[in-house]
This record gives sequence, structure tokens and C-alpha cells, in this order.
Amino acid sequence: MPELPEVETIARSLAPHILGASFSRVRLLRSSCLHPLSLPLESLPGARIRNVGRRGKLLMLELEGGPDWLIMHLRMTGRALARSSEAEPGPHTRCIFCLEGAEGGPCQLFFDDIRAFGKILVATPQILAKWPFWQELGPEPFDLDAPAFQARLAVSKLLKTALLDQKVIAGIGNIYADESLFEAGLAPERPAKSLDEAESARLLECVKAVLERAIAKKGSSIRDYRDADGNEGAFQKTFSVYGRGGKPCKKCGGLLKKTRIGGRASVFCPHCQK
DNA sequence: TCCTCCCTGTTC
DNA sequence: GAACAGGGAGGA
Repeated sequence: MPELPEVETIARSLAPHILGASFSRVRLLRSSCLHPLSLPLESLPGARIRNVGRRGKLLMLELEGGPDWLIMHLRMTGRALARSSEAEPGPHTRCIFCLEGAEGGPCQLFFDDIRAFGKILVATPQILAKWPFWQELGPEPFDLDAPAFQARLAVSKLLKTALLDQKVIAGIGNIYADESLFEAGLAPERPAKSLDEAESARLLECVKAVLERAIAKKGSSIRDYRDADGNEGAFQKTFSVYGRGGKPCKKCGGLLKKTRIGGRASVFCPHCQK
């Protein structure tokens, strides 16, 4: 489940392999992973990678000498892997980008995705302007201040559902929503608009703190997540609530409650989270 | 505003 | 052999 910390880690680990390289050839092994708005992949050869970054959960390769962007949404099980120029596709390899002119020599960028929910999008600014998800994507957590965050929580949703809504705030998925709400001591089923000034400010601080700690640990590997070098993250070892339903709360010792909120598994401490 | 579907591998 | 994992699109 690559969320913001995982995609950030992928971008950082991918950059040294592919920065400055140019696309020589692209092999699409599963056509359904191409986003319907995407330019054809044949538009990529010749383009050069000038930057590797992230917006929300989107991995963004900034290009020159061709289309402006190569964007990957990894969804649940997607991986962006730096591989050697001799590497062969595995059973879940969906697309291969052959690169030349990289500092470390020729290499390949593999887009692997077990469940095939992920998408690749080759885009220009005109295409991004037509993409509703991009146009409506909320602000980066680290760019938000407390008043702006409280204003964005003024929606008719449950608090956890609002945190997961990419229009409200970008980059948070199920893991970091549950962990942030526990750290802030706020119940996930509260109406989002019920948070007062102090509570919303505290939640924003906890969101940022949890995300920063997760980035420092290179993300959370539940089962499928790996960085561009194939390495696991370590933040899953420090989870307070995610995946710990029925186990004792690390603060009060009471049993953590597991429910479903907005169709998502949710774990929280009824005693510590009000 | 909530529910279902898309996908495949793992677990019960 | 069913339940579950779950982000986002699309429909009720």
C-alpha cells in the first residue's frame, strides 16, 4: 500500500538510478495499466528524466525533450524498480522502460503490480488539466497550516473518511490515517467538522509527525511494498494500531477495537481516542 | 453519502 | 472455497 511515505521513499531511491537518463524503448506487457488519458508510450523515447518526485501518492517523473510527465499511481501493490539492462520481466511486470545515459550506465525501470490496480500516465499540462483527480487533489500535508486544515475538515464525512479523501489532504491512506488518529487521540468515527481549533491543529501535527517518522524508516512493508532497490521499509514494526485489532493498546493496555469505516478496516482505542 | 467493483495472492 | 487486503471510479 504505497502511501505518501512509501512513494517518497521510492522517489528518493529511484532518483540516483534514473536521473538524467533518456528513454530508449518501452515495453507495455499489460495494456490495462495505461491510464485512459495517457499519451501513447511511443511518445517517450528520446525524452530525458530531469527530476523524480512525488505529489500525494503519485510518483512523478519530470521529463524534457518530449512529454512533460511520466506519472505512476502504484495503488496497492505497484512497485517502481530500478533494474539492470539485462533484467527479464517477472510474472507481475506490467511495463518496462529501457533507459540510457544514466550515470550508472543503461538500466531499466520496471513497473510491477501484482493486483494490476496501478496506472501509468504519460501527460502534458493539457492532459493534467483534463484529469479530475489531479485537478481536485488536496494540498500536501507538509504545506498545510492549522487554520487551512480545519477549514478543509469542514465536510460532511466521518473524520477517518475525510483523512482518506485525497481532495481534503493528499497522500494519506489507511495505515497513516489510523496511526495519526491514534497519536492525536481522536476517534475515527467523529464527524470531521466536529473538531475544534485545538483538535484539528493537534491532528495536523500528528499527521506530519507520523509521516515524517515513516519516511525516516523508509515506509511500511506490510507484504508487497518495496523501494526502487527492492528493499523493505521498517515503519510497520512501530505500528500502534494498524493491523492490531484485538491486541492491547500501547498507551492504556485496553483492547483495540476493529471496525469498518467507509468500507475500510479501521483499528482504534476506544479509551484513548475520543 | 454510501456501496460495489476492479484485481490477485494469502489466510482462514 | 470464501474472506480479506484497499484507492479510487462510478453508480444507486
